[in-house]
Parts: sequence; C-alpha cells; structure tokens
Amino acid sequence: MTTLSNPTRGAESLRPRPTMRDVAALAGVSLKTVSRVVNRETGVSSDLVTRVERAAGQLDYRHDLTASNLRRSDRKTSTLGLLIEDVSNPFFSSVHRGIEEIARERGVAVFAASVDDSPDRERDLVFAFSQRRVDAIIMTPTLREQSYLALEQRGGLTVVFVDREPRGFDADCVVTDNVAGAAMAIRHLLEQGHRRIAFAGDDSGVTTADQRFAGYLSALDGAGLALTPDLVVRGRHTTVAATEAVRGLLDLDDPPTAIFAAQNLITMGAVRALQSIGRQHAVALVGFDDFLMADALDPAITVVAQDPRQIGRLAAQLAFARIDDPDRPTAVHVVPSVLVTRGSGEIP
Amino acid sequence: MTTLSNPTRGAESLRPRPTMRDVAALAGVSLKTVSRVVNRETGVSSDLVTRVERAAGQLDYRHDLTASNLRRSDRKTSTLGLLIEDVSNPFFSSVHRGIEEIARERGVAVFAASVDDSPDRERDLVFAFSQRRVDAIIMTPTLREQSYLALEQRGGLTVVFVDREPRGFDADCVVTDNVAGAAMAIRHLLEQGHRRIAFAGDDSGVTTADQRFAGYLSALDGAGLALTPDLVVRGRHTTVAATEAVRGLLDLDDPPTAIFAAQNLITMGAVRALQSIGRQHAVALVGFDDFLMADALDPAITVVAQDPRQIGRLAAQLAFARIDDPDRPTAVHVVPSVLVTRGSGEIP
DNA sequence: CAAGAAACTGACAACGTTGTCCACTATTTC
DNA sequence: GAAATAGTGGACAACGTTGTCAGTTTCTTG
Repeated sequence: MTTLSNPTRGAESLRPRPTMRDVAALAGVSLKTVSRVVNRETGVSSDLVTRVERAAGQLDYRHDLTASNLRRSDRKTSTLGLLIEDVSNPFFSSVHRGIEEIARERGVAVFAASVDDSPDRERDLVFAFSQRRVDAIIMTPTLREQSYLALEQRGGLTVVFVDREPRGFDADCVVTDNVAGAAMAIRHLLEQGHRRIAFAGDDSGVTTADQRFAGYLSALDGAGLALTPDLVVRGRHTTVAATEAVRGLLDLDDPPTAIFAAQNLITMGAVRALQSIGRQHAVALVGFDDFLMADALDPAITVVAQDPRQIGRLAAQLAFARIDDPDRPTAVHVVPSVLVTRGSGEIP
Repeated sequence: MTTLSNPTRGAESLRPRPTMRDVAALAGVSLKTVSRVVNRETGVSSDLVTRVERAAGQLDYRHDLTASNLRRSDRKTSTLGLLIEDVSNPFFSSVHRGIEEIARERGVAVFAASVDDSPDRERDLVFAFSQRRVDAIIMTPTLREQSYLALEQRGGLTVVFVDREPRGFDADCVVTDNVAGAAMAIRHLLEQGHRRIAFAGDDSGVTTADQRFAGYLSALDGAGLALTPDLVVRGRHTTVAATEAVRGLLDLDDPPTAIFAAQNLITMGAVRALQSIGRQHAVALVGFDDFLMADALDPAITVVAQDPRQIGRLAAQLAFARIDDPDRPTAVHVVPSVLVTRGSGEIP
C-alpha cells in the first residue's frame, strides 16, 4: 500500500457554523422568524421569507437537528437504529436496503450495526442507540431473551423485530414462514423419491433454525418417516464450518441422498462440500434463502426463496405505523416463501 | 402474507424518560454531580458515586447524547455518515463492515445510506447528515464534482472518500490500484495467448471504471496491440445490462476470445451471457473484484481481488486521524489488488 | 373613519446537558 | 492556632433551537 501525501493543505481555516441567530442578524429579523422560515411554518410574509432564505444561503446555514429535537415537543429525531447479524451478510444487507427505502420516504436516517450473534453486543447497541434517542429500533434478536427492552419501550422507544421473533417480549415482528418453507423443501425432495434427507442448520436456539427444523420434521412425519439423528447437523453458521459438517455427512457409511441446508451461508458450504468430492450431480440439495449466482452454479441450486428487501420494507412500515399510533395492537407479519426449482433439488 | 393481531397490548403506559434532574433528586445531590458521575469525571467521593449510580439504575436513566453534545465544547456527536452506492451491494457492504469495526472501537455509531449513483441523492444525504452533525462522512462520490463539500468541511465536517477519488475537492481518500490491477488482468490474458480481449465496464466518468479502462489500454499497448473499439462496452452497471452487453460482444462476426469485466456485477452478467450460449469453457473471463461463490462456478472465475473490508477499515482510520488532527496533510491510500487464478482466466 | 379581526413578528423561557466559577469542608503547613 | 491548600459539591449560564404568548401592524367592515 502506498501513501501519497499532499504537503499543502487548503488554508481555509475552520469557521464556526452559523446559527439561526447569525441568519437573523443578517436578515434583520428575529431568531424566531428564522425558525419559522426554516420549519416552513405559515404566517410569515413572503418578503421576510425571501430575506431569510437569502441570508441562510449566504451563510451556508445548516439547521441543527439535534438542537431542534431537544426543544421540540414531539422529541422525534428522525433517526432509526438497525441491528442485524452482519451488515455484509447478503440476506441482511437486503433487509437493510428495504428498510432504507421506506425510511427515506420519511426523511429518517438509518444507523446500521452488526450484532454478530453476541447478546452482549446486542445490549450495547440498543443502549448506544437509546442514548442517541433514535425513534425506533429494528432488530434481529440473539439467543438471550429481550425483556430488558420493555424499559426502553416504556421510555418511548419503538421496537420491531425482523427475521426472528423475540423472547419474553411482545412486539411487532416480521418473519418468514419458516416452518412451511422448510416443509415445502422437504416435500419436494420426498417427491423426487428421497428418503434419506439430511438437515444442516444453525444452532438450536436460533428461532429461524428451530422453525426450519420443525418444518423438516413435520414433512418427514407427513411421509411416515422417522428422524434419523445421524443425518442432522446443527450449530454451524459459517460457510467454512458448514463445508466441514456436510463433508462429514457425506462420509457416513450410509450417506444421505439429499441435503436440506437451512440458511444461505450453509447452502454455500454444502455446495463446496459436494463439489470437493465430485458428488454435486449425485446428491440433491435444497437451500433455504436465495443467494447471488445460485442459478449460475452447476447444477443450479434449488432454493426456498425469501424476499429480504420486502421483509425490510414491511418492518420499517410497522415501525412507522407504531410511531404514528403507539396504541395499535402488536402485529406479526408472516411472509411466505417460494420454492425456486433450478436443478440441484431435482436430482432423483 | 398473514397478519396476526395480538388484541391486548401491554398496559404499561408511556413514562417520560427520567432526566439528570430526576436522578439528582433521588440521589439527593445536585444535577452537576450526576453529570460528573455519568461522565466519569474525577473528584466525586466514592460514596456519592454509588448513590448516584444506584439512583440512575433505579430510574433506568439513559444519558441523552444529543443534549450532551449540544452543550459540550468539542461538539462531537460520536456519529459518522456513510454514503455508498448500495448498502446491499456485496463490495460496498463489506466496506461498510470494515468501517463499522473501526468505528465501534471509538464508540461511534454509523449512519449508512445508498446513493444509487444519483448526484442529487448524494447532496441530499450529505445535507441530511450535516444537519445531524455527524463528525465525519465517508463516501463514494458520484459523477458530479464535489466542491460543494468545501463548505461543509469549513464548518468542521470531516470528509473521506472510498473507492473513487473526488472531483474538484482535495480530501483523504482510499482507493484500489485500479490501473495496475486491470493491467495485471490483461497481461495475464495476453500470456494465455489472447489477442482479442474485450472490455466490459461502467460508464465513462466513473473514476474506477476509467482507471480500469486505462489499465486495459496500457497493457494492450505494452503488448503492441491497438484498441479495437468494437470490443469495448461501457455504461452498464447492473448484472442484467451486462449480460445483454456481453451477449452482444459474443455475437460479433469476429468475437473476442477473452473478456475483462471491470466490476463484480458485470462479471456476474458475463458469466450468465457465456453460460447462455454454452461458451463458458471456450472464452476466457477475468473479473475485477471478487464475489461469493466465484470459486464454485464452472469454470471457477479468475478475478482481480480487492479487500473491501480492509478498504473500509483504512477509510475509517483516516477519518478518525483527521478528526483528531484536522491539520494533517491529506493522504491518498492506494490499496493493491491481487490476481486470483481459478480457471476462467486460464482458458487459452 | 373608528373598531374589531386577522395577519404577522418578536421577547422570553425552556428542552437536558456541561463549562465556569464560587463556596464549603477537611487537611496540611508554618 | 492561623493560614494556605486540596478536595468536593452546587448555582448559574449557556449550547441552538422551538413553544408560548403578547405586541404591532394591516386589513375589513359597518
């Protein structure tokens, strides 16, 4: 890495930001009149409006939202905190995108942070955002229960959950229909004639993983099949760990003929594991959650696709609905998922 | 989608958030003493510290950072604004992640927003963050020039650029060595014997695209080859548009034997185009910027890999360095890229 | 043309916090 | 035993803004 240095730095010295008082002085009006113009209140003569606007433009005045918020009676900061597992995870970054789209319409800025599945970090972030007086928090909860949020909520903070339901806390929530989606995937594999279907998923305790496992069980049960514990691997949530785990499954004396991967990173791991032993065309694979280029792999990967952007949009809409009406009943939105058949799930 | 409603909402009414005054009253001390305890200032007897802390805990007091910032002399909000092309773009979301890691160490919260290549949106977002008095903005500039930022900078806002250099504005910057990276890719293709190498990239005007094109030209030139305008497609920056464009290249009477894709989404488009006509094993492909599962495709994709997380970390470090010392000379960090050979670039 | 209404403008206090400064107590020093 | 010195704690103003309310001007209308 090279570092080039520019020896002379622009000599423009720092100039303190102008305040409303400065604008008022230049325009020859009172502080309050400037405030009225800035807030587009009615009842200011158009003559004064233009004078104030010209003065504000000349001084490059920037309205101070933090001070404004402090004094205003609604105490809204037009700010929202987002807690997701990892801002660079493709699923969650799409959720983030959806939230941003709705927030933008309301002029709300979005803080985003990665929780990395750490309950401590979750609390720290909630605390940090609470200190900054965000209007709402949208979050994916970690394992530990969330009852501590009741305090924040009583203080006026709106909380909405995405992707996973909270524990010990009643709040608005947007989740995918994990049980039905997983069952749909398994039934699809059963229809191809598979009887030894493996499950590779996150830790037990992660609600999405548990629900997908429940769907797996119920579909097996519906076909009159019992659970084969050897075919279940849990507790992996990185691609690397999943690769190892799936390789272990394939090394069994009586390996599975089909694999259900309960999450996008795990699906990617499964693809790598199958490729590493050259069995990608021999063992069926269905993943939960779509990912980029899944359709370009060989074979293309059959997935249960969620719509993360839509999930984000819904969560943001719920958050704003509650801000506008704190007394509305809590709502749980269950978003359906669809099976996208591409090849890997249709191997007999 | 199903909406379940919970009829009875918890009846705990909203309670106004306690202030320092409330804590002081409960602890039987003055407001200022609470402030001292909250800010961990020295010179408060340990007896009072525990009394104040107990009172704060009892009331679930949350320090108000916005009010604190308003009064404090350093006027730092411990807040940072990030403007990237799209929060859900894999490259930029990794940059985001890197920035978050450094910001977290300083207790700084990160606003993230998508610019979507719109100069208007860029200005709106800078304005919105400026109004919220962020300590710094880290941004990927759009086409239009950025001299308007000088005003914000004079008002005390720190600005750092990532991925692309600004126009008409001197500031700290972290970029990939695009010229060298692209030239390295082209030389690699030349070594495999290719002479008709196509270029598929973003709009002219996007500095990264221009620099990669410059690298393409210089490597061709170094091999004594002239530019063949028919083999250059620009102005695409979505996967779908790139698929079409590359298909156009392959439909030429004398099609290219190798393709250089100047950006991750374009590389994905090129992969799709090649697959659609079954030529993915016949035409060489090298992409700029790595992407998930590039190694799992058939053929696996050779890329010039950047380290977006590291780029983000560097950008955040530059931002904080300037906050700590506003008079340091501006620095441009040029991060090297590496060629990752996987197969698609080694087709003869 | 007076009187009342409507439209406009500004003085002042307050939002929740921290910087400044002064007062008080306990300890040390001569 | 008086004076100087730490060590504490609190009163007050201020950060940049908006809510309240009262004051001033202009416009209607009988």
